[in-house]
Amino acid sequence: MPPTRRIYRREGEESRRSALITATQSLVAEGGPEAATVRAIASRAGVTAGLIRHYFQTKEELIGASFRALMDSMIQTGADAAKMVDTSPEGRLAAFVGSTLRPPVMEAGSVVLWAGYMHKLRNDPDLLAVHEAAYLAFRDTLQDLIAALPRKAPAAQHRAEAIAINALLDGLWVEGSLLPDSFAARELITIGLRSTGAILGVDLLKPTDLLPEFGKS
Amino acid sequence: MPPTRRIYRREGEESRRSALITATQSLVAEGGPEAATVRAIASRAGVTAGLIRHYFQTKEELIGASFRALMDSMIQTGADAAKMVDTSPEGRLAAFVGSTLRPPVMEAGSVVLWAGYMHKLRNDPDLLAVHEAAYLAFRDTLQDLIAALPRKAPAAQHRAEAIAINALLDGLWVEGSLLPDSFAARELITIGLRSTGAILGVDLLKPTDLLPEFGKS
DNA sequence: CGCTTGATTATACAGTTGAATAAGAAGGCT
DNA sequence: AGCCTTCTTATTCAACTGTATAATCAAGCG
Repeated sequence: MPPTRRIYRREGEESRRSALITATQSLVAEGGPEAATVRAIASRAGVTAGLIRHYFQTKEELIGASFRALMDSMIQTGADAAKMVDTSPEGRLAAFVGSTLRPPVMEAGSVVLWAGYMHKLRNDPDLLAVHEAAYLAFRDTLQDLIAALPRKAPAAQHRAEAIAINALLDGLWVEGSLLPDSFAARELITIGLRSTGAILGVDLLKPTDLLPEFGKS
Repeated sequence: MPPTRRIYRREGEESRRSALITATQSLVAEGGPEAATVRAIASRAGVTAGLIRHYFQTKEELIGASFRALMDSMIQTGADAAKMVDTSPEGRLAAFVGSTLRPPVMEAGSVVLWAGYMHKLRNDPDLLAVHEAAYLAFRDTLQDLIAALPRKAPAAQHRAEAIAINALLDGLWVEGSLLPDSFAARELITIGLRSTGAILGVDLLKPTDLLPEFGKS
C-alpha cells in the first residue's frame, strides 16, 4: 500500500514562523539549547523537520529569531507598565519595577531561556547587538521614569542611577526565578521598591498599595 | 608497521580530575554547553575520551563537578575580600563589592560559564542545591559585613538589605561582563559602591581610595 | 629483576544531529 | 478545467554524540 502521508494544512508564513519560534523557546526553556533540535522543534510546532529550512535558511537563523523575540517581549512588558498615564511619576516607576518582579517576566522559564542563548552572544555579533539594544532600551525606559520624578537631582546622575536600578532588577529577577521558594510572596517586590527608592532618594512604597492590580494584561 | 600508540604518563587522581574539570569549564565558557563534548574535553585535558569515564561515571557527573568548582571559586573570591582584618567595616564591605566587579570574577567567560549550567538546575536537584548553597553563602557573607557596620538599623532589616545588594552586584556583574565596552573603566565599581551605600545609608566611596589595591591575589 | 595492577589508549557501536534533496499536495491564476 | 508556483513531507547522508569494551602500557611492589 502507498505509505500514508501526513495530512496537513497550508498556513500563512507569519503563523508558521511564530509557531516555530514559540516551539524553539519552550524547548530551550525546558531543556536548554541542546534540547532544541530541529526535529524536536518541528514536532512541537506540529510540522516536519524539513519545513524549518523553508522558513529559516539555517538553524542558527531560527535561534537568532527566537532570541530576538524573547528580548522584544521582555522590554515590551516593562514599556507597557511605564506607559500608564493616569498615575504619578512614582506610581509609574513602581509599576515598572513590579512588572519585572512577577510573572510572566519572573519565571524560571524566562531566566533559563535567556541564559540558554547567552554563550551565543560571544561568537555572533548580530545577536550581541540585539542584546545590547534590548538592554539599552530597557535602561532608557528606566531613565525616562527617573527623569520624570519630582526631585532635585542633576540629570548627569540619571545614567548611573538607571544602570544601578537595572542591575538591581536583573539580579532580583534571576534569583527570584531560580529560587522561588527562598522568598516570601511579595518579598522581592517590596525589596525592589525599597531599594530603588533608596538609590533615588524617593519613597516608592507608599503609592503602590494598588500595585497587585498593575501590569495585569 | 604496527600502529604507533600514544605515549602517556600516569598522573595522580587529583591532577587528572582537576584537569578534566578545568577543560570542561573553559569549553563551556567559550562555546556553551554543546561545545563540551567528551572528545573535546579529553583533547583539551591532554587525554583520550575514554579516560573521562574512568574518573567520572558519566558525563553528567563531570558537568556537576565543574559547576561545583565554579561556584566554589566565585564565593571564595568574595570571602577572601571580606576577611581583611586591618580595615574598617566600611572598607571590608567596599573591598567585597569591588572584588565582584573586576576580573577575574567580572569576565565574559565567567558569566557565560555560569549561564551555561543554568538550565541543568531545573532538572537536577543536586545541582540546584549546589547553586542555592553558593547563593546563600555569598549572601551570608554580605549580611555579616552589613551587621558589622556602625549604624542604627534593626537586625531584621539585614536580610532584605543583603538580598538587595546581592541582586545589585549580580546584575552589575552580568551587564559588565557581557557589555564591557558600554561602561567606563571604574564606572561600575563606583556605581556599585554608591548604590550599596544608598541602600544601607552609609558612605562607601570615601574610604575606598585605595581600592585598586584590594583583592589582588 | 619480573609481575601484577590499574591508569590510559584505541576501537566499536547504536543513536542522534543538522542539512540536503526529491517527490507530492494545496491553492491561486487564467 | 488545467497549469504553475509555493508550501510541506519523506527520505537520505555524513558527521558527531555518549557509552561500552578490549587491548596495552606505565609504574610500583615483592
